[in-house]
Amino acid sequence: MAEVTIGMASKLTEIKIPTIRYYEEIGLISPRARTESNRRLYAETDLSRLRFIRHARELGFDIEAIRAMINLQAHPEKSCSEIDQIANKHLADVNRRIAGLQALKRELSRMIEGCNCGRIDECRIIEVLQDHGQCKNDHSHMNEKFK
Amino acid sequence: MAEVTIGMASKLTEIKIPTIRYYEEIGLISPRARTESNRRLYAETDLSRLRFIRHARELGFDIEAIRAMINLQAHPEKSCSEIDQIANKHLADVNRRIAGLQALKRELSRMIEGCNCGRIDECRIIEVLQDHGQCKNDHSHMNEKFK
DNA sequence: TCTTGATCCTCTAGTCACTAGAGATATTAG
DNA sequence: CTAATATCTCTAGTGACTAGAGGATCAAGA
Repeated sequence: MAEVTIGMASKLTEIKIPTIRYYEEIGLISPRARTESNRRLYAETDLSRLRFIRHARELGFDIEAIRAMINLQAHPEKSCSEIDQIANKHLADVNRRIAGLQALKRELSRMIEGCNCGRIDECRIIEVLQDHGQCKNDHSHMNEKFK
Repeated sequence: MAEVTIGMASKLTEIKIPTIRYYEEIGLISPRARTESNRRLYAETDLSRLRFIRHARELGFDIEAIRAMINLQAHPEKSCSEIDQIANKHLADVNRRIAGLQALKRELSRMIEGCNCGRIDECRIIEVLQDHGQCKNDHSHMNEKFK
């Protein structure tokens, strides 16, 4: 199969054109072949890497984790335990996020239940938000990831 | 109680100093009283609003939702159904995020289980990430919030 | 062959919700 | 009086893109 332009690569991988260029800029894909008129050309291996990046991003891996995995792929003879570690770390993170969101859901539900849609000056939602003491769940442990 | 400086306000509300200034910049808290030497002074009502903002942020409301709620608080005679609506919209969003993360968790788990930590060139994690076809869960519906 | 429209290029700036740092001034404790 | 701490404003950086300007190139139809 011949090489394709960025527009075609975008269609095939479902990654937007500026995003593909961005991935190149930050070094996730190595400098491309170009046409005489300086247009990027992508081969099947490039598309494959782009799909890898896209799927990993969809699964919530951050760019640095993806970069690490790509670097590891450059040494196929090594053990894949490092990749396994990255995936496990990410799974743990996902589990923490789920737990955080579920606590959040409970609190939101309780807050909404308490609201009988009267006047704002007797609104339970505002009350709860204003007075942290009314909050039964301690989510001070929550970090950015949960929010 | 007397008015306090930004450092004290920061301690009392557990919001970092630059963040308080940022909230002022974007108009979440109205222009402060200042000392003769131009230092910000916060009264109890200001602290109350800061706590409201902090708690709402912790619960994942975005700045615009918080701004809307603050504007509604300025009209305490109105019905609080709008606030209820904001909270319900947010709850629905939280539910979607939980569902997305749970799908993600299933996929990550399956991926990790399949990995027997051999050589990278036979790593199931990389395989799965490279070939979307192997993925049983369709998470194309997932938006940024889930990632 | 000319022209039109689609595609591509690079570069800069904007998004969100902060966070960090520079350099200057002011207050407080000893 | 001095030194340490707290505050001020302003600018720039974060992550992972997204949007737009302004210009070059390509493919297809007249």
